[in-house]
Amino acid sequence: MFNFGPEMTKTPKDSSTEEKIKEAARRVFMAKGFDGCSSREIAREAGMNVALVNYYFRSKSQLFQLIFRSTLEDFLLSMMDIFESDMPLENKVRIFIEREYEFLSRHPEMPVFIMSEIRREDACEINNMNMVERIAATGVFDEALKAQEEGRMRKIDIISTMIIMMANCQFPFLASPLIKGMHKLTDEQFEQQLLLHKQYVTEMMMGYLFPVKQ
Amino acid sequence: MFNFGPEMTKTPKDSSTEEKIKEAARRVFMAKGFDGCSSREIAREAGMNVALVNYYFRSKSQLFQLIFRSTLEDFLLSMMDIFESDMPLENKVRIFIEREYEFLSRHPEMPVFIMSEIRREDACEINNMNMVERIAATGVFDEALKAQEEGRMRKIDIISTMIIMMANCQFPFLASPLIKGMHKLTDEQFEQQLLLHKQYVTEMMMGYLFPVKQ
DNA sequence: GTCTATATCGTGATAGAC
DNA sequence: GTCTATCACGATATAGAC
Repeated sequence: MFNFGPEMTKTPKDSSTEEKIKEAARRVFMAKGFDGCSSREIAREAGMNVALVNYYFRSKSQLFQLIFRSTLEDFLLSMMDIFESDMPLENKVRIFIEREYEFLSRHPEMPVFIMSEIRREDACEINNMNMVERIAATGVFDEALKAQEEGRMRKIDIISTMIIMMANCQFPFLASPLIKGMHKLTDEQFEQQLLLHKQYVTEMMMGYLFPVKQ
Repeated sequence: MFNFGPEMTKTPKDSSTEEKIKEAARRVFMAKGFDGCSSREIAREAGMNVALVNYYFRSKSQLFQLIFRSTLEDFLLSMMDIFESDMPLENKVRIFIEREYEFLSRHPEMPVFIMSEIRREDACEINNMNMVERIAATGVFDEALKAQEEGRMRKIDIISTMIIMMANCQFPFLASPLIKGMHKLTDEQFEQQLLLHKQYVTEMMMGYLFPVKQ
């Protein structure tokens, strides 16, 4: 047989029981929330049984913490990767919006999962993730400060700027059932509306953050 | 004794057992969601016992439907009342933002309650509430169309306009634990940030929706 | 590692006394 | 209307066979 290195003694990630349970848990937790599902349901979704869930993760709560933490990490990374490139700040913001819509279209349930489950005490690990510090490390905040000093960018504190950008990208996904219900939109109509909305908020935020001189 | 009219044969709303349970249910459902609490917990919060909850409301699910529906109604009314006055559209939008922040400061958990619980099948009654029709009946959409024809307002479809306004007002409340966690804000710091943010989004939305001529 | 069987508990809902 | 007692069920978690 082949001799794998020590890091390969575990079975490959995709096919292992542990990984199957983790992926099932991700789907089920994301769709129904911690309180809305049972360990048995996760086991069934993974094609396993309850005992295995607790064998690998000790408890439903610990499994949840694992999933929640990694989801928060994905969420953060989706926002960060664009900042590390070396294009002008204006382009970064524009492409941030583009990427964020693209990412959320692939994970439309993620924002509401995070916003509601973050209220659990299981999930108060945000404080240890150094999210802002890691974004700061990309240098994008410094760029913003510089752009503000140079008069290219409006003088707004970084927290407000982040809230504005997150709000206009994430809200349509957070509120999609409400929006569909209020306006009686089909799924296709809603997707069309999303595209339109992305254009408007891009125009609005770019115009506000980077006002043209008169 | 006094002779109350037939509509007064029921005990006064505030003190009746039925009303106490309803108010307790509102608090508990809002804080923990349908799946996150039990009938017994609601009964305890009301100073009653489980049997009474089911005596008055037949089931946890029916009680929830009642609460959810009335919450959605409050939520809608909070957005509507300002539109019925007869001030210029620009002022209506400006004051809408002001009122919305004020309302949500008093009910900060309402947006996340609605956005997450609306996904339940218990709660798919939005379609029967005619929310948009009722807002349309205030005439505010017609005003917007007129303002757009007169060139005072940017030409944006009404759905996108509503999403933009809701997003920038509601998101800070939806995401408050995330924002506090990311930036390590105390409650007081967060409230200060809210005030600041309200000013920015007012400026941003007013500038975008009602651009000044050159 | 994986299974079945089980212990223990809390849930929603109701029956029946008062 | 209000209570206690109870039923039937499903939950989490674990013990122990293989």
